[in-house]
Amino acid sequence: MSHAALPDKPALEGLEAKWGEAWEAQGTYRFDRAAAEAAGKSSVYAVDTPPPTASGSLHIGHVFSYTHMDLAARYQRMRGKHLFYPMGWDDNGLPTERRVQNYYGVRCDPSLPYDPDFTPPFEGGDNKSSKAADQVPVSRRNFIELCEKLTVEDEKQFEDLWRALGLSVDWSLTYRTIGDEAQRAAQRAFLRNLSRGEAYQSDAPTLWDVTFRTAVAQAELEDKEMPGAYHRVSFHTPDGGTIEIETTRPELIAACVALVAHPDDERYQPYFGTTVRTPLFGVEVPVVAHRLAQQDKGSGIAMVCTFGDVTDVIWWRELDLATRPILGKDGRILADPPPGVEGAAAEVYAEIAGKTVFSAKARMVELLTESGDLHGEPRAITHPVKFFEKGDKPLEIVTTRQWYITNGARDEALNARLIERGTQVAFHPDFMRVRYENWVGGLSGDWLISRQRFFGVPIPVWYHLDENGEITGEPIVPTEDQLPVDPSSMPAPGFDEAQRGEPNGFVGEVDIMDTWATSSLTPQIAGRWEEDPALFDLVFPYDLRSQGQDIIRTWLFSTMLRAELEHGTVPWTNAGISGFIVDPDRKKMSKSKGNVVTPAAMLESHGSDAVRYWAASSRLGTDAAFDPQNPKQMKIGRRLAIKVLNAAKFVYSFPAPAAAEAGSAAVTEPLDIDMLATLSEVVQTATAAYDGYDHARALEVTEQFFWTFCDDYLELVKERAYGSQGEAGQASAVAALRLAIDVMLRLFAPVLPFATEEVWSWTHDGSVHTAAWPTVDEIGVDAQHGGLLALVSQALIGVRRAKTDAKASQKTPVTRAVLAAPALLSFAADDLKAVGRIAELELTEADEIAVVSIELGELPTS
RNA sequence: GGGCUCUUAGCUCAGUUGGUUAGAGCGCCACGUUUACACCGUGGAUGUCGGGGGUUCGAAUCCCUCAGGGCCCA
Repeated sequence: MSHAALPDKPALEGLEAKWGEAWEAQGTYRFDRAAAEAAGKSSVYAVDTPPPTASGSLHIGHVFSYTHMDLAARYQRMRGKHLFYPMGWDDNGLPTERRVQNYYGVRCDPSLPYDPDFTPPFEGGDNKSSKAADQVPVSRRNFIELCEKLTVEDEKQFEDLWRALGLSVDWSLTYRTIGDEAQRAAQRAFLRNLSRGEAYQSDAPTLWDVTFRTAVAQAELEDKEMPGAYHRVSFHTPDGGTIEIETTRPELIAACVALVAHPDDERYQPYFGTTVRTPLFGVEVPVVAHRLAQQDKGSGIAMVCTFGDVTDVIWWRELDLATRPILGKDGRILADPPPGVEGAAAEVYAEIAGKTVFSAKARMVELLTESGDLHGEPRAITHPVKFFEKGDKPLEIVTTRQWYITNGARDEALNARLIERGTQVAFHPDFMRVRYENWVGGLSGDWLISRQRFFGVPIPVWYHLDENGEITGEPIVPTEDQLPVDPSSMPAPGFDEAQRGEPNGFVGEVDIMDTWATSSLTPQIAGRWEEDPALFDLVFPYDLRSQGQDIIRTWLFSTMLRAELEHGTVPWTNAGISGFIVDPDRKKMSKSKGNVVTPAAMLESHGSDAVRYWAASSRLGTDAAFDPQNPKQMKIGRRLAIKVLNAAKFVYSFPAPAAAEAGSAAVTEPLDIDMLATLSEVVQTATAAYDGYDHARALEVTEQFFWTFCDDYLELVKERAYGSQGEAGQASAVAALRLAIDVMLRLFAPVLPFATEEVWSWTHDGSVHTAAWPTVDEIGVDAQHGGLLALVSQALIGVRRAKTDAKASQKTPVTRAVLAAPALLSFAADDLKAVGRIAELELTEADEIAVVSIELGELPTS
């Protein structure tokens, strides 16, 4: 044989590096496009891979979910599919900017010129070391260059980790969401949305993060419980009376445009249609009725401001109220008072102008106290406040001009289509579809995609300027063959750069797209949509989207949306949703706990197969407990991988008579046949399980068989395999053992790619990972004596127990034993005698196995 | 407040369309160094299937209800 010799002492150590290199060198996981094209789309299995946030750190949850994806991929590859399995990095967006700011101690100031010789103040800063005030301002281009540099470094580390984990991706198919191809795809998709009327610009109240100074989309919101206080404040009726409202935001009284109460609320019904004057400012505002006003909250009547929260926006829109904004994008009260705040009121307003929300509130409380409009002490409460999920300060609502993409929130037909598409995707587990449907059903506005940031895909439009230098007319768009474009550094088509900002010239859009506006196109990006139509047709729609449950509302939904808008189809036919990792106290694992073990250390100390086993033993959608101090499942996985090495080595160590080369045709002994028949059932079960994306079930059934194989079958036949019962019996045992190992290696291959490949290499030239998934036909036996293996196992346990009870070694010979057993057992009597060292075995027929009597002999002294 | 999900051995989890005595691994206890494996082997003990009610010849499984945990959305 040309294969590697059997090692004396097989070990897991070093297998990751050895086989990682071999797979790369041999192109084991390369997408064979020519073959795929020849065989047609149905021969392709395409995986839409989550591009991890390059600026984040990979944690154990990533390993969990990416392993689940890899299990499906490896199974399909062995089923003969051509795997299209790319990997991307999500490197654009706010997380990268924040990391770059901290790492290099810089911040972006787009007003500065580019400095080609710029070197950052330092490298390697962590999150705490860099305060905004200490950061060196740099030009947009310098800033982006640093982003580029750092993400490339980060991505290298990510790739190393994924390779160590044994992900079978085709590393020649890597993409970056900031790369030119991704930018082209994102801009092209946007332009098509625009031309179809699915993308539009609108002046609207927008959730705004004052720290990052950018607009934020609905999907990025997070409610946090925050302390607040109800302030009881008087509004004045024309007849000199007052209405008391309770508000947590007295600083917004200047922005008040109405009071609102529930239509059924008898206390306030007389006031509907009248007006009141605001305290301090004396602005006349209407008293209106709306069903969203909560009668049991505060005094049952609320002030509507432009804008204090999202309910204000609804009231403002539905009740057609005035607009009186007082809050700027920097989170401070605007310098100039809003419409209606005039004269003496403007002087009051000057007291809070320019202040932060916090200071303005304090000042307002003082002023209200002086005027007698504030009653009693503020009443402390805690209430949910909307935050940007990455932000540290509550979101404000400001009116800005932003870009949106329709998402079904205001379009019932589209909404219905999206729900319908959801039913065309097989979710694993199925109940995860509900999360998608809930999200689609609960959309409250179109998708805000513009961000006032720097490191991202530019929104590819320019604007005409009129003779006064004001923006006018329709946006200028590039042609698709000009993409990607950067309107902030490239002139608009048909213009010269010198005309930028000039009357009758142009300006470029400076906003970039939300990162999800690019990530929602991962199938199109990886499949080279419009750049390589033959490839795209071959892979799209994909077969599998694999991801965590936490990003159903963002990534999964937005990908469905883009595919529906652009292609009128689902982007993939299966969605595998992994659960998340909880610590031993069943709390969600978080970085802030400090005891997080990095995945690299985990792979290093337990071995990749062990870590994969841990992931594989959890079903999709099921949360997994993980205790870094005592990673039980990994230890078990490691033991299994070692056992696979040792068991295989043992099997291959038996001398093989020529007849054994005949494969299953040489298998003539009833016990051997029954073992293989049992294995056939395992193959059937495991195959069905993988077909249903139930890798945990496939692993469980394979593992259970493997241990029976090792503990019982292997022990039973080893004497015969050494040749103690003649050549035919030996050939039968050896052929059966080898066939079983061969099949089991392939069953285990997705979970334990390193150990199985190592063993496979001892007797094969190719990779186990491109070998054919085992089939019942290939095992090729008929179970004529069904249950024999199970029966002998049971008898063997009885004999072992007798020896254990006698505190004797299992080596102890048995001079005579009487077993009651079904007649079937006689077919394996010789093997049972051999393993039990039974000199004389008498069988009496019975329905149940029982050891009737046993006489132990003397252990030979050595 | 709404939706989803979970509750089975000390721990982590299986348990299919309801069907004999509810399983596995870990841990624990005892024994054993047998020519693959001490990162080992063999054997053993361990349950009010969250509580209550119902359907049924029969319920961990189906229905109702209560309690608790988790996630998502308000």
